[in-house]
Amino acid sequence: MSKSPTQPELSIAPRLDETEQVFAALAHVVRRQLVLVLSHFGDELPSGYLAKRFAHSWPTTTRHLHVLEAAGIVEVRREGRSSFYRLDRERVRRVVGTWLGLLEPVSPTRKWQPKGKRT
Amino acid sequence: MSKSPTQPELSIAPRLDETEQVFAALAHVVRRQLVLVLSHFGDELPSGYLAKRFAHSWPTTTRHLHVLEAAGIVEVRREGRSSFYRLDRERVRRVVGTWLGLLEPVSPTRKWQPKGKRT
DNA sequence: CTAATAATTAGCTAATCGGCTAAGTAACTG
DNA sequence: CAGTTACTTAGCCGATTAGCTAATTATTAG
Repeated sequence: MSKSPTQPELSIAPRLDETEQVFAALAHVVRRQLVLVLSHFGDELPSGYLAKRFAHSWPTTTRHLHVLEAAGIVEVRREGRSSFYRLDRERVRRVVGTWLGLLEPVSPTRKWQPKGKRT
Repeated sequence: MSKSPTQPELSIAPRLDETEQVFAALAHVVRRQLVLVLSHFGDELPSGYLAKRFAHSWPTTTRHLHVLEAAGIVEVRREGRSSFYRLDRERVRRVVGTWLGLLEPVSPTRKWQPKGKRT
């Protein structure tokens, strides 16, 4: 269990469906924006606060928040009349970061070669 | 601000529409898969080679490749009857990586506070 | 020239997405 | 209690997506 607390746990490979949900969720500008707002303007924000920051209707924001929640990107805590949304920064970093890491050309693997020809 | 030359040019901020297109393109499993195949199995791959690796029809692959191309993630070079697709690894890294970087809690910014109450 | 190969384009369709308004629920306020 | 506030749910609808088959284009092979 010797993982440093400061470093994100990138070594735990995300499951395929995690990757699917996270990337799908981040495909929409509004959702990416929500993530950034949550990231910068507080650990926990009520949905009304978030909704007011967009031109579209509140229910539309609710919908987007649901998508983010289903993807595990945010969590909700309900208290009184309010719903407080919190970003799971770690999850985003882990899933997206890991995928990005797969892009690195690890070793010179099998290259495609034209059939027959080539010197 | 000394940037190492080996490090991808993350300092050039992607335009908003670049981010939009790249994230939208990466939202689909097949497209992410195409990117990874291109990343691992060769610098340049003909579309038939790629198409054969999927269960769906070739035109479907063509469509996905178009989306990736429109997002600037891949480039095509046509030669004879073939179309060779090449991955722009740098672009993916730059756009996705930069966005991921925005998640870092830079400084303790304005937090939301409940009106009135709370100790 | 004719046939085969490599790939794209065209066009259809079902499903999902993302917006909206209206209605509903639950908690607080006077 | 009635009214207001905070937010979600329901349900409609137009646009986009992603798949398919069939047709087309262009290059190479015989």
